[in-house]
This record gives sequence, C-alpha cells and structure tokens, in this order.
Amino acid sequence: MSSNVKETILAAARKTAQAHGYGGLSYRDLAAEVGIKAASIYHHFASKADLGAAVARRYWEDIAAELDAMLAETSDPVQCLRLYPGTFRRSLEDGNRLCLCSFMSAEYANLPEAVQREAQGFADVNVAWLAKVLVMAGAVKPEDGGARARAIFAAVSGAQLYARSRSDVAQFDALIESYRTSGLLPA
Amino acid sequence: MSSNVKETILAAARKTAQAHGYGGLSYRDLAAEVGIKAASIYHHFASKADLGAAVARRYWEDIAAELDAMLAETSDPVQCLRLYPGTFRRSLEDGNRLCLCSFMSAEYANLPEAVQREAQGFADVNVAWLAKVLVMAGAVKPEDGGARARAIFAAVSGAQLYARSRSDVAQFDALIESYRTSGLLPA
DNA sequence: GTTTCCCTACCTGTCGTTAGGCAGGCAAGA
DNA sequence: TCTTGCCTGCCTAACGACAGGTAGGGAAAC
Repeated sequence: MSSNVKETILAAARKTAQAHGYGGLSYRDLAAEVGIKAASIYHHFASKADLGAAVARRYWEDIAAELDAMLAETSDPVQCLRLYPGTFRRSLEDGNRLCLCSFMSAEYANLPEAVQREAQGFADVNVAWLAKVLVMAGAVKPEDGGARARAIFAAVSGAQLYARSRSDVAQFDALIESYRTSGLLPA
Repeated sequence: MSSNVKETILAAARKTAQAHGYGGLSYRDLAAEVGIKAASIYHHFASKADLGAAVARRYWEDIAAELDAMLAETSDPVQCLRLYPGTFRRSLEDGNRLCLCSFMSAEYANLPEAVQREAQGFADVNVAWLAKVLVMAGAVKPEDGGARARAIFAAVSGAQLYARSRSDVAQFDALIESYRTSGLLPA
C-alpha cells in the first residue's frame, strides 16, 4: 500500500472540490480533515496544481472504470443509457455536489494548465463511452455517435447544474425525463 | 443620472464574474479597473454580498429586456427559438465567458443567500420566456411548456459550459445543432 | 545511513472590511 | 450675502484572517 494518507487526501480533496471547486481547496482545511498538518501535504503533492490534477485524473479514471463495469455487467446498451444519468444524480444526492468536471469547466480560466487537461479528460471519457453505447444500442448512426454523445453529456451536465442551484434532485429527474420525451435521450 | 461610477462598477463586476465567478471578484482589482480605490466601492455597495446580488439582479433584468425585445421585434416565436442560444453564444465569443447564472450555480454553496436568489432569477426569467415562446410556436402542449423550457435552458447552459472548457465556440454551435436534430429544440 | 513521513515556524501576498479624514456642492439661517 | 453644516464621493492607512508555499528538524523504517 503506497501511503494510505495520499489516498485519503485525494478522496477528501475530491469531495471538497465537488462542493467548492478548485479554488475552494485549501491545504489547511484539507489537512485538518485528513488529520495531518498543511505542510505535510507537500510530501505527497508538490503543489496545489499537482494535487488538483491528481484529483481530476483520479476522478475520470474512477468514472471510466464505473462506466465500463456497468456495460460489462448488463451488456445491455439500452439499459446502460438509462442508468447513465445516475452517476450525476448521485453527486447531487451526496451533499448537492457537482460533477468535478463541470465545476472545473466553470473555473476554467483560473486553472493551471495541467488541471484543465485532466478536467477535459472526464468529458472525453464520458463522450467516448456514450458514443460507443449509443451505437451499440442502435440509437444513432455510427458517424453520428460522437455528436449525440457530446449533446447528451452537455445536457446532463446542465441538468445537474440547474438542479444544484435549486438544491433539488427532483429537478434533475424531471429534466432527464424531458430529455427522454423530447428525443435527446432514448426513451 | 445617479452616479455613473456605480454603473461602471456593475458592468466591470459582471464581466469579471462571468470569467472568474463571484469568488473571483476582488474589490481591489475591480476598483483599479474602474479607476478608484477599493474602499470607495463601499460608498456604492455595502458589502461584497450586496455587490454580487446587484450584479446578478442587473444581469437577469438585462437579459429579460433583451428577450422581450427580441420577441416584440420579430413576433415570430419560431425565429425567437432559433435565436435564443445566441445570448449564450455571445458570452463565449466575448472572452470565453460563461453565463453568470451558470457560474453562480456552480459556486452555489459559497454564495450569500441574496446572491443565490438573484442567480435563480436568471434561470426563472429564461424558463418563463422559453415556456411562453414554445407554446406560441406550437412546439409543445401548453401544460408541457415549463418542463420543456427547463430542459432547453439546462441543455443550452451545459453546452456553453462544455464549449468553454474547450475554448471553442464551434463546439457550442455543434451542440445546439445536435439538440435540433435530436428534437429537443425545434428544427 | 538514507529515505519516508510528518512536524513547527514562518514567509509573502491577498482578501473583505473599517476608521477616519478631506474636498466640493448645496441648502438653510443670520 | 455670507456663514454654517450636512451630504456626497473619494481618499489613505490599517486591521485580522487566510491563502499557497518554504526551511529545516525529528523520529521511525528500511
């Protein structure tokens, strides 16, 4: 086990960043949460930019694994598409948190370059997975998979953002349902 | 005219907030931009929360006027729906800025209550206008206007967020086009 | 004996905010 | 008409809190 503390920092930083953004990350608060001192974090991460990039990277790696596992388990692409918004929904349920990527897209102009890149990685992972599953489900023509995938990803992100501003998960559910009835998401 | 400076502060604060959020607003930077000293801002706004709320309020008032003017001018609801994403597009063109409401939805947990309220006002204005125009256009049944309006608003916000994270307005255009082909937006 | 991990102590910079003052305009009272 | 005094709009100077980051040491593990 390469340092349990490092993992604990990553997890705590992720939770904080999903609630308060990269700018809301504070070495002092983070250290207090983990149970060490602020300066000690530098042993694990050379700078805040480093930490931010590591958090973002781990974030999309986790989601990528989760999405792949979902597909492997059911192997039913239509069912996967139904379940897809669930990952976003869970963030809202867990303390009205936002997708880290959405937060970082908003903060985009303030982010170190390395963090920007990793934040984009999350979107890329989601779009690639969606495109694949959409085509598998026969919902779109293969050449339209990417465009539709991006549309779904952006729309679901927007739904999460809207629901967060009302602190109301039901708003999220209603929006997803509207996406289905309007044809953006397969019904 | 009641103080030109106050208006200048509001305008500068809006631009900054659309790029760096409420948290990115700094009395010192703002003052420097306007040409006065930081402490002088307190003559116009009692606190940062006051300033933030005033900026957000002015923001949705301006947009409301703009949308109503658009509708009054063309009086063609279908054309209005075509033009609607333009307001979001213009923010991106203007320095890759975000809708203030989206930014504040992301920052939601860090905002003073008064600012939260005004940020929601923007969404309310947009949704109400969209619902009205959608029904006028005959795109949805009257009882479905609100739900579809929210879906469009959320989706367009998400598209802006995605495009911003790529610093690429063309991504926004492509997403809007996908919304049209998928049926979320009237084609 | 070097590496790992965490510590104390402190640096510089920025934040929102406050106290208090100064100059000009404007209006009422002598 | 001249004075008195308040209001407006801005200033300088400083406050305490907190930010990210650094230097250097101490203890334990290999």
